[in-house]
Amino acid sequence: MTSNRPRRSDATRAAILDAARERFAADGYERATIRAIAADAAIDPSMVMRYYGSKEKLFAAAAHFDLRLPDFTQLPLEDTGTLLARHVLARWAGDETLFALLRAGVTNETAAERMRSIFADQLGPQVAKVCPDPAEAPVRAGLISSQVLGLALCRFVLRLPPVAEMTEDEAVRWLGPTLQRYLVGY
Amino acid sequence: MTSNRPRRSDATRAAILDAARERFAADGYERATIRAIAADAAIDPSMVMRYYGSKEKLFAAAAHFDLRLPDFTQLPLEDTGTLLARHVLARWAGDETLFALLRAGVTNETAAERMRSIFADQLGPQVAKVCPDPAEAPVRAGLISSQVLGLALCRFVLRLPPVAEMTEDEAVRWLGPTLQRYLVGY
DNA sequence: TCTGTTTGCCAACACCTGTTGGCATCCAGT
DNA sequence: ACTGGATGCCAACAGGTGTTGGCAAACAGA
Repeated sequence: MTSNRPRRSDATRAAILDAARERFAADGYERATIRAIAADAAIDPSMVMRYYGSKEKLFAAAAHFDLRLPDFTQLPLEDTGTLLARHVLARWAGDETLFALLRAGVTNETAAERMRSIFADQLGPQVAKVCPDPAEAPVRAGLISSQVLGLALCRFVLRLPPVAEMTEDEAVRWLGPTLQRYLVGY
Repeated sequence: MTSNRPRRSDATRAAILDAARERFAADGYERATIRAIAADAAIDPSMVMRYYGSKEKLFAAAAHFDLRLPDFTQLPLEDTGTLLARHVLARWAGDETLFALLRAGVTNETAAERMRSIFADQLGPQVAKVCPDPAEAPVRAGLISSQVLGLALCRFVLRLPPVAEMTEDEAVRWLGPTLQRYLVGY
């Protein structure tokens, strides 16, 4: 059994996870210290260790992410690229977990593996449903990942001015056709 | 005067820079330690400090990069996207400095600023020469950056299997039309 | 009310970090 | 041959890191 009845420390556990996500997202894996995370959660650093075992395991626990992709087969085929662009950008803005994964994934193998699995297991199957040849789905999903992650990198992490200052609509207008081509074009 | 006559320690200085680039590229900014860099260069850590002052200044000295873009006006306009894709991927493979900038840029502000200036000062002006309205050049250059950096991120850093295993030709075939559209299309 | 477990904090460990100062050694210019 | 600076290494500092063990208080079940 993994699910037990509620414990008295559940609030603390949740506070640690929240603080961890925030710190990992803002500072990356190595600069986010257990002491800082504990301070944010207003508890002692040793509690983090007791409840999560190690920094690495804490990250693994904090970095679960679901893209919540819609079912591509229910979408008008010619708008899929644009809708996908809009969905992903919105999803990105609403949850800092993806920031944490992006910032940490560059130097931490656990984070990189998590990132890979998100785009392989969540995006890949949806792409397979609509692309011309299902055998191409992994490559197409990879290309989509590259454009989406690249925009997030430039917009939120590196803060390239023209990309960072772009409105979300503008970004969607540019990315839409690109993703559409990666989905079903050649 | 910044250029003096050759010093006896020039070889050491160069060895430090080489080792620094390699470590920053492989490990990112915080995990690349001065001690490790010094060990690679087969000298004492204190020499790094004497010759470069601090870790931050060492990075700044090691992370100069020139994209060596061709003159876009000399290229056939309809092939510019593909040629640009090919050039950038080749440039990426031939110099680990860009890796260092990408890995470090995620957590280090100096590296991020350097990255911004590369794509603004080197790519921007070339884009301005060929895009329909020069006022759009920064945005177009930013979009190109996002796709190029995104591919590098997925291919070399996160190692998304389908992107990492793609041949360079295949990557160029996919990116070419995207960059072409970001350059001159709508 | 007694008892065992949970929750929390404190203090400390062992290690690693960037960084500094001192002391030999080598070399170039006279 | 002598001297002053350049080159290099060693040892150490001060501060920060993940992590651990012990002890007090709070709680839950009897």
